[in-house]
Amino acid sequence: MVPIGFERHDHADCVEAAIAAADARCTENGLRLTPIRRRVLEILLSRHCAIGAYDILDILKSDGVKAQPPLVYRALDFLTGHGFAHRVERLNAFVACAVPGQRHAPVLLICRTCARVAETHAEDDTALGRATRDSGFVVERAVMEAEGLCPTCQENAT
Amino acid sequence: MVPIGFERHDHADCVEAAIAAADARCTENGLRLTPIRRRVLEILLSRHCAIGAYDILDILKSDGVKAQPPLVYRALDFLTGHGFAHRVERLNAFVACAVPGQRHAPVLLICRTCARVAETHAEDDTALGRATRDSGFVVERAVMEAEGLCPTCQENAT
DNA sequence: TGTTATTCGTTATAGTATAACATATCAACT
DNA sequence: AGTTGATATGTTATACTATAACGAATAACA
Repeated sequence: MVPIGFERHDHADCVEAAIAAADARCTENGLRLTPIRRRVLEILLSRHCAIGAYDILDILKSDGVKAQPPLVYRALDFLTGHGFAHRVERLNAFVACAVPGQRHAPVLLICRTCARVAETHAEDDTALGRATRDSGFVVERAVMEAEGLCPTCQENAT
Repeated sequence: MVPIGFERHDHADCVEAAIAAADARCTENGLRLTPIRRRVLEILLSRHCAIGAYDILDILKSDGVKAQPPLVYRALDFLTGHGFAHRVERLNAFVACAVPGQRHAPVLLICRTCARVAETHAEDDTALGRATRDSGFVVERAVMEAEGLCPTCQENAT
């Protein structure tokens, strides 16, 4: 499984496809991808990086929107709640989901140098699976986050 | 692998053993378990729950210490940095390590009802392992956190 | 005992998130 | 089209989490 986010790709396509997918999925499920939610998703998609809520707020303001923190947090709640984005717990920040449209426990690879975040996911992670089975703990939400160096930054460090 | 934290146990023993182990390991490695660091560790050990830095601060104050936030954060930096405690990213809070003395990627099981946190760990987690191998990402630090219901709270919910 | 490194005390401030309530918009039905 | 109930947004204020910066105290060791 190759994680999504570090490799070169046509990013305009990447954004466009994600927005279209989100649109389709919202229509399908009776969700409302309002202008603000859509714009916040666009901002998240614009980079494969975690972006803080207040950075998003600044971008909205520079768009000319008279925005306050709750506006951003509400949009982020919607996006994370419906799987269009993930919260990066390690950074208190957010990143667009790279594989929307399926419930999954995200596995985020966070590069500490370039700040890019790649995503893969675990259908049945063994560590969590074992712990759950043996303990009777019922997992409702799981995240895995690894901090380290992405391939590009390893090369540059050499 | 049964996670540590949910099952019944002699908690006084549990705390005492952990403190003794920390003491020994500090002596061994030339680390200084100063009174404040020791006290913060005791506070963390007192419950198998995540505790916020400011809650710890309040407890220190009620001890009669004239404490400010940096005092607590420094102690927590020491404890997490040397593996005596973990940061619970999901909660912006901290918990004593249940298996100190070995480098490990903690797997935390967080009960959303009783707030207890159990810990197990992953020597070689498959999801992270796969992602790492295939992508060339070098993991320096990894956390796994699952939120859900512990066995006790499941029973009570029934 | 002097020197250096580490830890602690203190003030101030930065960064992240939510409560609460008023207003507006949407969706669906009459 | 008008009413109604649900959902989303605007706005103010505030709570919670974390760190920068700098000086004083203490420990470790030559």
